[in-house]
Amino acid sequence: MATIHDIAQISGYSIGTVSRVINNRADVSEKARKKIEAVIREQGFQPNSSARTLRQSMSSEVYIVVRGIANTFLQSLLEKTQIRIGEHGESASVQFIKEAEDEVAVAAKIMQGIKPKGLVFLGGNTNTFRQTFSVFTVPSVLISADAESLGFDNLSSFSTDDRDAGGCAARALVSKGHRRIGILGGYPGDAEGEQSGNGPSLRIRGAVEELERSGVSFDFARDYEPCPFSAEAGYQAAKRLLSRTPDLTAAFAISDSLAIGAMRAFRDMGLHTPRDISLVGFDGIVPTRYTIPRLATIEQDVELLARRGVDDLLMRISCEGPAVHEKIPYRFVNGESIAQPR
Amino acid sequence: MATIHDIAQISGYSIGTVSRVINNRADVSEKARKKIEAVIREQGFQPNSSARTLRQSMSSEVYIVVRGIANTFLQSLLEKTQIRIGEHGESASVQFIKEAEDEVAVAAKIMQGIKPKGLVFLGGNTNTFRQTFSVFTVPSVLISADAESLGFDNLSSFSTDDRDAGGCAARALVSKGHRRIGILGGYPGDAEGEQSGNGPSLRIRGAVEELERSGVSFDFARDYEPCPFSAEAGYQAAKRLLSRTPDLTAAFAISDSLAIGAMRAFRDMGLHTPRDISLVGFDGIVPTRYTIPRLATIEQDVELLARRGVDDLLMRISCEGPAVHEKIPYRFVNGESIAQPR
DNA sequence: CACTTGATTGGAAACGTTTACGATGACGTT
DNA sequence: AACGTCATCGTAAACGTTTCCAATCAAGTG
Repeated sequence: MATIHDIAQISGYSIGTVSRVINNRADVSEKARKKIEAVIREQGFQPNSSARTLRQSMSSEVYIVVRGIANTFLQSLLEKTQIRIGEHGESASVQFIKEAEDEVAVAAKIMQGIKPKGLVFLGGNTNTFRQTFSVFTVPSVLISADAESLGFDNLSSFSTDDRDAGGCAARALVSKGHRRIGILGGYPGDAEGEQSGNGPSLRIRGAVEELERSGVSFDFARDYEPCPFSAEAGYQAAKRLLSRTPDLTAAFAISDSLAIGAMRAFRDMGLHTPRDISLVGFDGIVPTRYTIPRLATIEQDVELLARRGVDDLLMRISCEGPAVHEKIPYRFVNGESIAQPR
Repeated sequence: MATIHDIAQISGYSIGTVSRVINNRADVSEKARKKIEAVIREQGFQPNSSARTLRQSMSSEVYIVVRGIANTFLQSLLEKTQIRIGEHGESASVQFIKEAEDEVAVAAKIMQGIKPKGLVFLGGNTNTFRQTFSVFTVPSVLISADAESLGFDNLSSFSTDDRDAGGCAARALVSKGHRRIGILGGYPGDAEGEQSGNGPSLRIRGAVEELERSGVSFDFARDYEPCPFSAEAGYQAAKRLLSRTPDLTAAFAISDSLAIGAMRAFRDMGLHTPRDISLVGFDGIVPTRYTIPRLATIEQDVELLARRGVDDLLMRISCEGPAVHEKIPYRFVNGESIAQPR
């Protein structure tokens, strides 16, 4: 593997000049640039990123931290994020971390050692995030959760207006005439109305508020079933919910994965969607468009979330601007999973 | 951020000794170790990974290269791979790359700069892989494709016996009495019987061979529709296939994503699965367990693939053993998507 | 012509580690 | 008492860059 030293020797210039060519600075003669570039190409020279990072005490890479590796929505968000970073001509490495709190601390440690030039966080629980984020000093962005209340001035955030969107989901069911509506998913604390900025919690809050506005009664103890974010969890939770409260005519699953599991659970209990029970999901993940029946859902604009997030981050890396917090529009996508109650 | 220098100063030992403690070598007194470890904890010292990598001209990390970011099966494989690496107490970074050939070359460049201590490749087309892999010198493993024919002695591989499994899928349909069977997915070259070690291609070959053995006629021009690996592609391909060859009574989709798209396409054409057309998928991804009807599929043992792959890699990193090539068992999982032809 | 200016370049220090090597002292052996 | 062995530790070089500073030279200016 050729080093900058070899390139200097072969081209007849000093390593300083070669370095200037690599980082294409202005103070290099056209002649030297041409010559050195030729040698670099010919030798297949690739600057050693560790030496660079060490010297500048800052990596030239952005790191993406994904909290919840098996989450389909985050996977899709990650895809778009990677693509957008690529469009800027940058590259990014990815670190997946589990939901557990200590995992977050571990990731924080790693990041301190790596010294990325910027950080993208995808997903995660706002509460635990608050405590661990403080160790970071590089420009960062949190996508798909609102970080405004956290008050870090190097952390932007871009998210769907979950509260509003939760209301929209509820409205989709209420407007069809449903008065007995269940809610599936979320953290255990959500039933107690714990103050948290988490997207999922806000979805629930928004939905419940909409139900109240519409005069539909909702009782957490009876009509609500919290569970983690997976199809299997949705399956189990739906069974629990419906055996406890069999008179429900509709349900709002706060993520599509849950909805997919729930729909299957309904069927296994002999209920057909939407004939016997209506269902609306949240996220707009791809599989949603191919379920039978097609799932109605709140579609987050994953592409725009990723684009705004990445653009903001890279801008702040180069220009030192202030952090911003922005809501990205969502869209209700009707499917075949909502009908009038029988 | 404290450096090894600071730790040395504070603890009253030299940086050499501190370094020895960090890398827990034997030639350090118990007293020194205790003292230095205390200071490290107290200062929250985190060794600079770039300096380490630079000095040892080798990163302490394993890199995972995933070829095809939106592929659900690979996402699941990635999840298990990450988990297994974590179980070994190691950590890994992930690089996603697009399918295009030049992307692979780009990734190769990056990896040369980063100097990982090991490389895990997930997915990818064996043919283009052959040409770009040669630049790598570190121990590597290819999971979910067979690299035996490539003949690199630093590259192990662990994969499902796709040819056998393809036969199994075909048998599941034939044994129910189907004689008009279509195949969905794969690379355009597959119809010409191009010699390639790709898993998907082998699945098709195995299925066709099984059909021939059973005396079922199969004509690539009529009964086969290649397409990329996504639900949308499966949806489109299924429509093309069935409008061209409406007398099919069953189909084998060489990945579950394709099958999910295909099932929806059938429905949109007025066909019910399995009443009007049977379907079998491949991979055993999670959503498959929640479709309505539940999809019959060939389930790859993702967990074992990941485990064997990671274990082999880490073993070879520390012990310098020979590369191995191993087939991991698969399992036919029956669902509700196969019935007798009408 | 002496001097300033600007463009271009080379030299060397620095980034934070690891590690080969040598030094020190304690201890046992002859 | 002289010596060898062993455990422990400090010193300094090295890894491959970037960047500050100084040096050189050409060209313009008074």
